[in-house]
Amino acid sequence: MKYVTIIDIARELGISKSTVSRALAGDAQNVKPETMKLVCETARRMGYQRNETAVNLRRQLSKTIGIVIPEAITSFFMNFIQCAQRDLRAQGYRTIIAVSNEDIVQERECLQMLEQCRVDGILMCVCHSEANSKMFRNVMSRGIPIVFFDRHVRDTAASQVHLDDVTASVFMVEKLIRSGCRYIVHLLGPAHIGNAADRLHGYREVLEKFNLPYNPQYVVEGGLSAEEGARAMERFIQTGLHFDAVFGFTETAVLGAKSVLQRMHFRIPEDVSLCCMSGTALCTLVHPTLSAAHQPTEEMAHTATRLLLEQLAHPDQFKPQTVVLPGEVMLRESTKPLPTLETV
Amino acid sequence: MKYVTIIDIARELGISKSTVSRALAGDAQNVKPETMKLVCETARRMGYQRNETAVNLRRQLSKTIGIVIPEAITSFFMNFIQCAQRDLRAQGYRTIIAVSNEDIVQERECLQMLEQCRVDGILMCVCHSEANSKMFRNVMSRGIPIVFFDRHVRDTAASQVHLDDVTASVFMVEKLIRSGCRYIVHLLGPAHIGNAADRLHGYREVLEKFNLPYNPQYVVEGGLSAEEGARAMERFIQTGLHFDAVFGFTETAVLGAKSVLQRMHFRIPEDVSLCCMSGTALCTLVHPTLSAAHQPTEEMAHTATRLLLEQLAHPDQFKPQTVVLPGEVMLRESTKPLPTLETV
DNA sequence: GTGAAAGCGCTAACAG
DNA sequence: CTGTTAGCGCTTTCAC
Repeated sequence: MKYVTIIDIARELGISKSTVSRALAGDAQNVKPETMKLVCETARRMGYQRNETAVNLRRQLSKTIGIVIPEAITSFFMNFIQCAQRDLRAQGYRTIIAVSNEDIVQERECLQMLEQCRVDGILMCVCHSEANSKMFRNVMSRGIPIVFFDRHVRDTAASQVHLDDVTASVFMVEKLIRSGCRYIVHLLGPAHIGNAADRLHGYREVLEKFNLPYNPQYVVEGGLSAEEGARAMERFIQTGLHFDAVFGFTETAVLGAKSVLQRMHFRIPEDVSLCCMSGTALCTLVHPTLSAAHQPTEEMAHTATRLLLEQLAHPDQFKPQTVVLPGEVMLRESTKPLPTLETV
Repeated sequence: MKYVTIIDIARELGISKSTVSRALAGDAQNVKPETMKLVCETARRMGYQRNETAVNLRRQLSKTIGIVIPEAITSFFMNFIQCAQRDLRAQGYRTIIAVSNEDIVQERECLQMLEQCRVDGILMCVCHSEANSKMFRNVMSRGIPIVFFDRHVRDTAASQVHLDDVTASVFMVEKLIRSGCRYIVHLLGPAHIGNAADRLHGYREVLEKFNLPYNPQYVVEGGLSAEEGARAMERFIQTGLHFDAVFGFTETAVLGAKSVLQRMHFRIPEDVSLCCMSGTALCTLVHPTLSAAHQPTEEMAHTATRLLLEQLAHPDQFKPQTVVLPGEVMLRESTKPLPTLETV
């Protein structure tokens, strides 16, 4: 229950705790090499473990970064966190993760919790493009930098990094068409998430390119959860319209749709291709002829942490920056070339 | 940059910081109701946010629980963390997540980091059943309780909670057989993870039950990563033996195997069923006729946190406990009944 | 009921 | 090079 402190070490060696502190900090300028060595050895021998809490209190910072994500089901955020953690730890930062569950109230609670832990900065994927923007501003005005990633945030002075959703969406839908699909249902994301509009935009763009008719009935509100996705799928099926593919905004929603199709005895994947984008990942949930998911998630994580660390290092000369990762990054890893198909 | 402190509030109101502290703590015994109200209102007005760091230093505890997981790709651990976080937050605990990346050295670093953050307790899924057991003992001797989950730990005085791996494995393999598979490759988990042996055991048990021959050539070391899984698959394919299903120890390894099969133009899923267990989840990665994954992960998370919280509350009367969640929990959610099949 | 004072473990400014 | 001192923000005796 009892930890060894620098005072214990000082007493043991008959020197002052300042010297111990300096030695342990590796301050070669101000500590005789032999003292240094002696202190470090004694510390090890006695099993000393620095009390981060005390250091943080004294230093008035926490060397901790908060990461807020909207859900923890999809592997995208997990990957993101892992990459970000690696980058941050390399700079001596710890991380604390908070999940908002796609709920703006919980999102506020997350932020408050992080402030109470006195995090030095925040990486955040919002669950609403504007709902909490006032609170974001408050947090930032207190000197805590925020970098938003993946989902767009309207009207903010913070840095952001997200994907070129239009291009990515174009790529995915084109892939469906080239593999023979013609009647593609789009499970539209909620309007309060900016990316949804862009992905719909990409969807329409491709239809146009291939001279396929755009029928609004094929675009249904798919929500964010598996339940909403399932309901959306059921709603669409009731229209009786023919379809051979589903392109969803969220992986979770598409998973919901999938369960409905299975329950209704659609012979997936022979009949229906299911795919979606999840963060920077293109997910083909079922159809085997579509190549596997591409995840340049690292790029997003690196960029986001870099922006945050830069801001942390030079808070004075900060200028908000919006980095749009090219949608083509996804193409880069595509193993098989797209089958040629005449643009009708 | 500047946070409001209790001293600021005290000054504002012309009272002592002790009273402010008591009022904010809701100590109705020692604070006049009106003072109480006044303080709380002023605090809110001034935007006061309690400095957790200071509280923790003073209280000599952190109200923080560390969670150590071996990887962050699979959704199992994400789900686990989310459930655990919910339970812990309800008791006023924060969580800090550390990933060992299936590496015993990194695992030690994780533990050390958590100790330096003075976590009050640890939930842990080990990456080796015994390698770091000495360190575990050290941590525990310092008064930090550990509860191990999912993966077995040999020779420990800590509480554990894991699945009945034999039964779960039996269920999964039986499912494969009942859906027509006969030649099932088993991507065996590494020997240093106790669960691997149990799952192999289940595999063999089912073969016996259905009077299918057990051929050791169908059992290949599948490792833990996608890369290892891929190599294992390639190795097996080179034997030229016929197979129609793959049952893997880890989801990651099976994902690796899947990529190989796709590259080699196996027509998944028509030809080969792929499945695995991941934590408490049964995953059918491709084959649609097998019902979707069942995730009684919550049960494991609840149990683990309960054990930890109990130990935290009554450290004196602690007795190590091993909870084995029944493998049948997985059957519970199975939607379709298993097709009947004569035991040959 | 309230205030004054001590101190959690550590760092950093200032003397020597 | 080393020691002394003064806090970081908060809780918690102990007086009054």
